[in-house]
Amino acid sequence: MALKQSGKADIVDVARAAKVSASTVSRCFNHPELVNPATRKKIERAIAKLGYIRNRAAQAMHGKRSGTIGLIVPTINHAIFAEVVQSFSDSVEQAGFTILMTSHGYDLDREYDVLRKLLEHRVDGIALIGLAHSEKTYTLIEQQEVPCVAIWNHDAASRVSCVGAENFAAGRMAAEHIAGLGHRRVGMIFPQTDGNDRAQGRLDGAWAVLDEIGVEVPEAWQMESPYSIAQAKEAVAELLSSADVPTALICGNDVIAQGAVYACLKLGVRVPEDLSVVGIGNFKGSLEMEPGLTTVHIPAQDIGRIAGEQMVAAVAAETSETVRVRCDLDLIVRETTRGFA
Amino acid sequence: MALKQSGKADIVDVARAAKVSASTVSRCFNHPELVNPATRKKIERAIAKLGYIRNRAAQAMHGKRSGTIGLIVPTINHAIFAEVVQSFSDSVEQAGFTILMTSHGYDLDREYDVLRKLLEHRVDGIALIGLAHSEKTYTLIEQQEVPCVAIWNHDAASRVSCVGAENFAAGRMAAEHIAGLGHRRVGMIFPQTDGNDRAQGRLDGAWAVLDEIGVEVPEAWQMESPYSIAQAKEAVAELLSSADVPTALICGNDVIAQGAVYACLKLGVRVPEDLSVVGIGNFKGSLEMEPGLTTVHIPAQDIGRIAGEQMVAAVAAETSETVRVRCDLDLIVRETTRGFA
DNA sequence: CGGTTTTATGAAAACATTTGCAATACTATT
DNA sequence: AATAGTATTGCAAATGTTTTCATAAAACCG
Repeated sequence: MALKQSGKADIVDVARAAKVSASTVSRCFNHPELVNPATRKKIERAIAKLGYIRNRAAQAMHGKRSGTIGLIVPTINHAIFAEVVQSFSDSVEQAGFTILMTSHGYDLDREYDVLRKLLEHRVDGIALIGLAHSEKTYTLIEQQEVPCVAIWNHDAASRVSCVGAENFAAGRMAAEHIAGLGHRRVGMIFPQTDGNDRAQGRLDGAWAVLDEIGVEVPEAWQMESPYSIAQAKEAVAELLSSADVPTALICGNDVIAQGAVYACLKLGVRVPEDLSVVGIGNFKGSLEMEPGLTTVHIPAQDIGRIAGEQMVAAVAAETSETVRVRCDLDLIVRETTRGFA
Repeated sequence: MALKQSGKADIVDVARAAKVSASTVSRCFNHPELVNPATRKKIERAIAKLGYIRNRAAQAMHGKRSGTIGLIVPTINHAIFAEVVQSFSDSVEQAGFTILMTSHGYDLDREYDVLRKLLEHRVDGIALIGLAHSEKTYTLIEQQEVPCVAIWNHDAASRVSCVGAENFAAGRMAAEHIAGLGHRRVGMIFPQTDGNDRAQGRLDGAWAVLDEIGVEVPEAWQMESPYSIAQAKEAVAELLSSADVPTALICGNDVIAQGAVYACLKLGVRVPEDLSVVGIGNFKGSLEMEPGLTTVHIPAQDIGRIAGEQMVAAVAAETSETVRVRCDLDLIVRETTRGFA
């Protein structure tokens, strides 16, 4: 009986090589204190020799944890998600979990499909971005009783646990800053709000402020732009080329704001002298750009980390109470806004 | 015998509910053409009613595919990886796989550990970034005979399949452009090259050109900066504040280049009149920034997609021949470089 | 209508592991 | 030295699914 060479060794091969039973090898991994140090050494040697790697799938069959956390994001290809995903993943990896990640490209039906897929893999928990999900998605999560945390938004009435900031408040903050500086001719440029509760919340928050103080925004100054510097730059350039131009611009996020500032640079519109620009997010790069972007800081790193901690706690606890953590926002005034007399 | 309500239904529960055997239910998933449409309907109804979700772990035990691809990245929190990861992941998801993703923070020992972990989960394939990995890592991959593709670098002598560009060539291209413009007073700013073969290759390529034409670079003009706009900005600002200043700057990547341009904007150094800046990567944002960044385009999206296709082909084929795909680079001249008389 | 194919289904073995229970060997106590 | 207790190990059952093989029912054909 020849030794198997390539990575096909299983637990009984190891057992044979170490001249013990499979149970003992198993115990060696899961309850090492129960096995004699001498035996353990033999087994470890056999494992190394055969290049044995235990099979998590077989463990998972015993109702044991799979050791994976499912993470569903709209896309990773955005600075902001990259940051939150990174800190979330660091946080859960520290507890020994691995991330199973999928993206759905802002399509809520696809979100449901990938969720099912993650559940097939018996993830120990599910993390989602935002709180806008289809009814099917929510029902499935509840029915499967899998620990779940929504990252990015806070809502006191959320259907699942959540860790994040209030987008409405973020929108308010940006608008209040602009209004407080005396601006009354205000433009807005936001991403599409369908299936994107983050953008929707921010937009509503901004409107709330403007309505309060009776500022009207002409149609032409209400712009929509995807999450893309290029497209935001283009949209804003068009606005700035028209005869009637606002004195301030509220942007749905920092990427759009960055595009707006570039449009100004290109057209020779001075920021902030001619146009004040405020973003939301405080992404990497917003600090360093010239001029430094005034923005509402969303603590992406904290959110990711806390969400991760919350996730492992929920998985460990087996209890399924809904936890909601609100992370604070900060207005960061840099060089792209200034008072309007 | 009460129906189980919550997600604990297994295949025999479904079988019972549909009054068939477990085998038939299984077939219904895996070889639907073999089961009578009427029976299939009954089964589907039972599945829906019980909220059954099949257990991938149990499937994986049968030597079947796990349906997951392991992806190991240094970090996702960088524009450039985000882009390549996104397109890789789209590409393999299209073929029905899910990504198991982990990061190691540029620590090759940790890379080995997470690789083991992915193998425990019986991933069907492994994707890595770059070709610089520890001996242990390579041995493990070979020994386990798991399909593997290295993303980002091309090397004709690579130990595993690879899809990417030649970083040496990228460095050459950037340097040739600068040299071709007549610059002889050249500074360089690159990331640390330990355990980062991408940066190393680019740096070597740039040096090759400079050596050929006999350009010497003073110590003070050879800078190191992490992948951070802020830190690059700072480093370059310091350089520009000294008495002796180069006329051109070769940057190891676009993020560093962006920091360099910002440093110039801040200090009133005109780009490109006073200083030419060239980057490598052509990240999102390099086109739109003002002035537009001259850079070497690395087709991240293509690389990710092709790597994904290569991965699923390798998993399907069972054959383990090493495939190497070289993706072409392009010099993109924008507004940050110009001739030096 | 009897034989032959085809189609549809079930029974049971197999997959790699964990774990409860039982058995054995060893140590301490009296 | 006998007893009780403890430390260590093995056996066998269990986990949820797939698959091979066998069987039964239906369809076809002359």
